[in-house]
Amino acid sequence: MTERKLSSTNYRNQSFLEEKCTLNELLDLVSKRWFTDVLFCIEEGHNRFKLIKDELKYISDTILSDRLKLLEKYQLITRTEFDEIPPKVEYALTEKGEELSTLLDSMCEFSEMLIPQLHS
Amino acid sequence: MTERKLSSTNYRNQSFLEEKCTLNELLDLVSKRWFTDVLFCIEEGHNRFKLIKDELKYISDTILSDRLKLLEKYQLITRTEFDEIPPKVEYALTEKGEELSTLLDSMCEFSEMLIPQLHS
DNA sequence: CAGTATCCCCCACGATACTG
DNA sequence: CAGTATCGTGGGGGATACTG
Repeated sequence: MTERKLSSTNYRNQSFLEEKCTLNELLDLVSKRWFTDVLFCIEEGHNRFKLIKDELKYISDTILSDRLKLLEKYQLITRTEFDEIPPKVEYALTEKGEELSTLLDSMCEFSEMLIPQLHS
Repeated sequence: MTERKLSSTNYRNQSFLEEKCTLNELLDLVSKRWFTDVLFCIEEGHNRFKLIKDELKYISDTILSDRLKLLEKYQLITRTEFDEIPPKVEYALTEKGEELSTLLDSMCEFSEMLIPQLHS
């Protein structure tokens, strides 16, 4: 087993803190509920809190807020605050965000091949 | 937003059951603890229950058993039972399993670019 | 408009014990 | 060797109420 792949295991067990999580950390991130939806939503131009909330109509404020923070923390989106009343904030994908979106598209394609037959 | 991407959202909210989950179902799957580790472990030739358990030394029987079942259910691995005493079972990746492993390699590479700076 | 603060619930995970 | 059965808990997720 390669070191690269082992590292993710070690991280999760806090056995070898020097090693970075990377893959598992990324998977934990993108598998959080609504995470990919918010990402795709911003990619398609819904660039404000309310616009995203309306588009993903069942998402809660709490979760949307959290997911936006995470996306920003990992530098997948930028957050631009305008000094206006009422408040105005705009979100946009970064290059890394675009790259992740592309990767998720591949995953999506694969999943469409893998999953459907199980539900038939 | 494309239908393809929306469908995952709808699935999770059980709003439109006709639509398949696919992406989110796949992400839920691969983000389960130890899932990718077991997949990679089998890919690298550790093809029996005990071999995997020894390689991933902190995994519990319960979880390993569950992950193997899931991998088999999604036809990512095959399970071959030999009629011997003591029992002997061998696991091997399918083509779909290999394909998923390749996809995860891309994700891993991306994660190594994305994550490390956050922990420094 | 763009969020925070609280409280609550459920289930994935894990530890332990057991079996054909 | 290759698992299953059972039980306990921690944290992610969601509903609701509130704020600058």
